[in-house]
Amino acid sequence: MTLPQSFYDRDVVEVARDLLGAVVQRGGVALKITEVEAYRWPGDTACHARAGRTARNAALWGPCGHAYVYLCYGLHHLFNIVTGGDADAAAVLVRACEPIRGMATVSRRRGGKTGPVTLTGPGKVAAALGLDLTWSDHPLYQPRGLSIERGEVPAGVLVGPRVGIDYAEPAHRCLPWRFAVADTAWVSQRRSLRRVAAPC
DNA sequence: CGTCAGATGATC
DNA sequence: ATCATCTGACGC
Repeated sequence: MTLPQSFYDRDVVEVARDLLGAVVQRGGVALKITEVEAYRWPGDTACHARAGRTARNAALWGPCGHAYVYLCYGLHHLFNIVTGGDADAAAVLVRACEPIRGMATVSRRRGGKTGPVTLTGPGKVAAALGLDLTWSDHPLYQPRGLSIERGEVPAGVLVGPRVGIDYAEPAHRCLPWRFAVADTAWVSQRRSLRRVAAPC
């Protein structure tokens, strides 16, 4: 069952945690979400919306339940899910997934590399889904194109600080807004994750 | 195990 | 100039 738009109309941190275990679907490829991060503006200088609305981050300010895709370091597309109302700008970054279906397609999109298919790291997730900038703003609450389906709630959850946001204010750098499924191999940067949110 | 630099391009 | 990354190279 596709998650309804109302699922995303809540605080981004709550939605991020609840997205663990959900399944992203595009064509024959299905990936279980195993690691996410929450970003929110106002109140979080790690968020892309910190400098206001721009052409690049327009989807962030749009309706919840839509995708926000952007290019990072000129190389990697990163897949985010917009949450909350139109007044604020918040999104969940999908950092890691466990492949469920469509392994052949995923391998091909990864450049036909041999060996284990690891989807740990946000660039790899978007690549496995074949996403580019044209997918930004795509609604995810309709079972067509790109969508998110309800999945199993994970038994345990890991919490920790977000990755790669050294430019943010110190108070925001250590917010425990990264969540991951416990007891799975499909997590990036495991070292900084704890079962309980670390005090800042 | 760790750290580090290079690739690469839209954005401000 | 900056950047929500990945990979391969090299040192311990």
